[in-house]
Amino acid sequence: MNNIKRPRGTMDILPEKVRIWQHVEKVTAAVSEKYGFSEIRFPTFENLDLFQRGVGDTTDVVQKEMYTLETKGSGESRYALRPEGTACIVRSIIENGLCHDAMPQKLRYNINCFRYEKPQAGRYREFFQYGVEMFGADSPLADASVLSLANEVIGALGIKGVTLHINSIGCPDCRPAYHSALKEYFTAHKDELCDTCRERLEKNPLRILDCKSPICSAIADGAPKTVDHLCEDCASHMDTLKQALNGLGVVYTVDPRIVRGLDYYTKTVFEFICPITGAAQSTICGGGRYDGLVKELGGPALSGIGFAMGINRLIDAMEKSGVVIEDDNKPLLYIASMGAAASMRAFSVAARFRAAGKYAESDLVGRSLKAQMKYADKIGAQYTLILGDNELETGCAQLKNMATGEQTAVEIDTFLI
RNA sequence: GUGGGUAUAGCUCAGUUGGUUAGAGCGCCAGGUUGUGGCCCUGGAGGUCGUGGGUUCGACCCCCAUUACUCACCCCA
Repeated sequence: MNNIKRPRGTMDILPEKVRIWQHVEKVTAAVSEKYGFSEIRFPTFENLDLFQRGVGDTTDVVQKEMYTLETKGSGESRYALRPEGTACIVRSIIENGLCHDAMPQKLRYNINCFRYEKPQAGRYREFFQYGVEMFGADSPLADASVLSLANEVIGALGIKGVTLHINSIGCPDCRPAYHSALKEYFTAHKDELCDTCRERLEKNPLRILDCKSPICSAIADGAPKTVDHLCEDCASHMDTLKQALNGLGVVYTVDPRIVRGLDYYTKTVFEFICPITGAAQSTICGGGRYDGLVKELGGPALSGIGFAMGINRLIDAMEKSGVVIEDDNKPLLYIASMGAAASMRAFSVAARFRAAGKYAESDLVGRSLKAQMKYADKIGAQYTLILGDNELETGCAQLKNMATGEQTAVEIDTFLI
């Protein structure tokens, strides 16, 4: 009989690892709060249409990576496990009227997402994202503020060697012209491109820019750059953003290869890349502006900008940066005991300590005294108390400081540390 | 979806040209005399060698299939 195993691409997070996860949750929350981003929570699954319209019908995420569910009953509508958070939040602010509140509206989230992909380093079928979204702020300073937040989070987590790559992919006004310029350029090199890129030429020439094939990427080096084809509005947006980042001291490089694979992006797009993870998935944070999305999903014409970070990738990068999170939940006191009566007394001393808000343990498995001492040492107890027949008679016992070995006499039923 | 690698104890791994009782370290448990941790020593538990076939007198080892894990492509966090 085979044991049941966890589904492919999912993970168990064991107690030892949970420490670092909680740390990341704490840090991301604290830094976000400084920038005024409030937490929002929303369903794990949504109507399939939301992602088709929001993320984009032609993207891989929607086309082949979504977990869809048949609804019970009518079977008319279908659900999908969320593959990302942005579309969900946009749906939520429209549905709950948050887009009529004072702007900007600033929200953050910490969610699990699902994508049906072949798992590999830094990529899972159920994965976790921390992200923020800011709505109703058209100014490039909003972009700068979001980037600054991301930068600060990464720094606060102790991740080293990260570089910020930014680009502008323009808006519906200037993109068509750029697309045709790109297409023209790549068509001239059509025979040299790899198979997938030849397909992309028709479908989405933008994506050729971030092809990993050495040949394609060499060709892409000479391709027209988005930044040279921006309309007045997009160009000045980019300029102001750069100024603001310079002013903040946030280091970045303008990288024409950053294009992003989700349909909703406009103008600013960016990635924080951490090469020390060594994995092919070295993008630990990705995001950008999406000025058309709220309207696309039935809301008012409201601009938006945000990013998401893959928590797994963050943690991987932290570990590779040498960050260690200690287990700080060590017992203050371990009460060792010999015999049934002493064991019961130890149990009540532990209860008394907990009632006083302190972490105490007593023997629950019937170990020998020596084994109890070993166990106390193993779990990191600061103090131990030993209870036997003598102590029960006198009501006094020796309290031992495990670090120094010093012992002091205490009254069993009244002492506190 | 495509391709490469791996699969032996809870963990990290050995296992000699296929030869009979499958090993180590760590961890766990118990001891090292009568009531005390960290170091050291001794002992113990724990594996149908991923699964199913095949070759062979004989398979952890060779062959085929299958599954899982892993890495890369695609795409993304």
